[in-house]
Amino acid sequence: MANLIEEARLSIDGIIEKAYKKAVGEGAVPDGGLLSGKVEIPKDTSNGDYAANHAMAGAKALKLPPRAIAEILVSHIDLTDSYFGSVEIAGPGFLNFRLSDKWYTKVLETVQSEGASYGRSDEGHGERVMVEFVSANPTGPMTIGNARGGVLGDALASVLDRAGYKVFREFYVNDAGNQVDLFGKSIEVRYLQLIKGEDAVEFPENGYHGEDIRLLAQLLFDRDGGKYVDMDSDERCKVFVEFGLPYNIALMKQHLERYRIHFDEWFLESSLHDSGYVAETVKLLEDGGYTYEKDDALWLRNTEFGADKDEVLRRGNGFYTYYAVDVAYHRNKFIERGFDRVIDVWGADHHGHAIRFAASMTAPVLGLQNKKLDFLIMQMVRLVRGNEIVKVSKRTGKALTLNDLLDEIGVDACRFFFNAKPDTHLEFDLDLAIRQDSENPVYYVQYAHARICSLIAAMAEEGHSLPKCEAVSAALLSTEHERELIKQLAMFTEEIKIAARDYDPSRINRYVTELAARFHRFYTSCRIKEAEPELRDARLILCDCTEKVIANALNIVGVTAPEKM
RNA sequence: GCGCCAGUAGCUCAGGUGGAUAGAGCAACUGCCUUCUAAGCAGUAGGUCAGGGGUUCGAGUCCCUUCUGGCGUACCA
Repeated sequence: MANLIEEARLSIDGIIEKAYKKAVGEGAVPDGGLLSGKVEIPKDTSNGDYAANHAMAGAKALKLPPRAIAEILVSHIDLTDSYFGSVEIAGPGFLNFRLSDKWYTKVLETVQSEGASYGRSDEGHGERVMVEFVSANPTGPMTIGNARGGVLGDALASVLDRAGYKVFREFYVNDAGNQVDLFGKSIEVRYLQLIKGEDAVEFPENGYHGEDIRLLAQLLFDRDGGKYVDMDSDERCKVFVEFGLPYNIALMKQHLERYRIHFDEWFLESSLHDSGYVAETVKLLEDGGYTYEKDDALWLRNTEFGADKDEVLRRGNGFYTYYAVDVAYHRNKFIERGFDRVIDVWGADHHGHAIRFAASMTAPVLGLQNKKLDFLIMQMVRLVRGNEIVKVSKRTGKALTLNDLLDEIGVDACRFFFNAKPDTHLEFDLDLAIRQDSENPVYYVQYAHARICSLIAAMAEEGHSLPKCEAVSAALLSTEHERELIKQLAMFTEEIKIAARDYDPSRINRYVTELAARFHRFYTSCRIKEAEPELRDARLILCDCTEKVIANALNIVGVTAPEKM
């Protein structure tokens, strides 16, 4: 559970404070109270491994130029037994610290001893978090947009898990409402067309035009023949929905498993209706005085909670709107199931809803005062073919499905590609899809992993099996490439922490790509086989540590770490 | 109109709580395999960080404003 990047950073404050107090005691510098500053990692390593700006920040309070303060501090600093080997003054007054062998050795020891759990921390203190994602309508196959949302939600959940949260993955199944009615109607028409001919029954303009609907109609016909032809339409649609939804849901499960996404729960919207929970929740809002009636409908005074408009909870016909159901559903997550925090991964086409909805959820009667509801809004995937933009829509049936995509470019490339920053539009070029094979940086990372595995295997065959880590000192790993690689290994825990805090799992992609790059550089410049035994052993340990961290990182993203390529 | 997200190299994108000379991949060009995997490495070239103001020791990053693009603003979900 060690985060050595953070430990080293935090220790600098103490080192400087000690030096400052000592200087004050000697009268070398006036007592200006607490000397605070920031410690950061410079982009350019020629400025040290850590840079502290305490001397600049304290210039005003001490009434001394930054560089003068810096010189006094440095002359009083004691680095004995610290993680640092040296400190020097640079630029306008930065104190630049350089890490010591002790620190580098500790990194390797930590990775070795923690192994597959290296990278974990306890930032979350076991807080219970639900991540709800994909939640695609079960009225048709999942699309390329779900490919993005799926990876994002799954990787976010993994990152939160590593950061010490107790994570629950949920898929919300919209198995009720207008979309489902339309779904039933669409199957009905295809079924009747099958029997009476294509022109005998007109297909509804707003129906689901996809081939999958025809398939469902065909399956029904194959099973039961024409026995539904004379049935009452409402009853017939009900039968068709009861056949079609489970079929689609099973298919979604299968495709998501293939995509390496596993949900802890598939939560049915209908269960909220059946149990009366929606009605109960709306009643709560009514009793709280947050509603009014207008045009036969029941409205929520959402503007009272800061939203830009009110919302209909119950229509004139007595049915509840999706809005009311959503409120009930989220109340259920927090109150009935006790999650401390809920994160919904939604597409940008829902962001307006997210803002208004978040406002509604602050209604005191819902009792969510100490709960946290967050949204991860991801921008749309723009599908292009060459220069042409391809419009996707589930209703018109023109969408490229998730499963087709996996056939074409494979799970690893797909997961890596779609784990991109949520708030940028993603362009996906169908013409490039196949070429993703050779272009996708996922292979660059996997190659590094495979290189290490086969190297270690080859060395073992020659009798040089992996040495005990305690017998190795990082002092031997003194070239720039080796040090840079070890520093990147140490960064992993910190990187996960930030990714969890910012809800940005794509950081792991960038992290592991950089790790692979540093390994490739190291591998090219540092020989292992022909090195002196002690150096060879130290480098073998470094390789092994790198292998473990690459595997851990890829595991978060849901990408395999092959042993050979 | 109002709201949310974005605008950084030819293309796709990085640039945590403001820091030192703005980075990577792809594409282009030049080198490196009789030696642990060349799916690799080293190098060259490529920029008015959309435009304009402001805040300060310091702004790609914060504030204001204009422009451009995507999305939203349903008794659909």
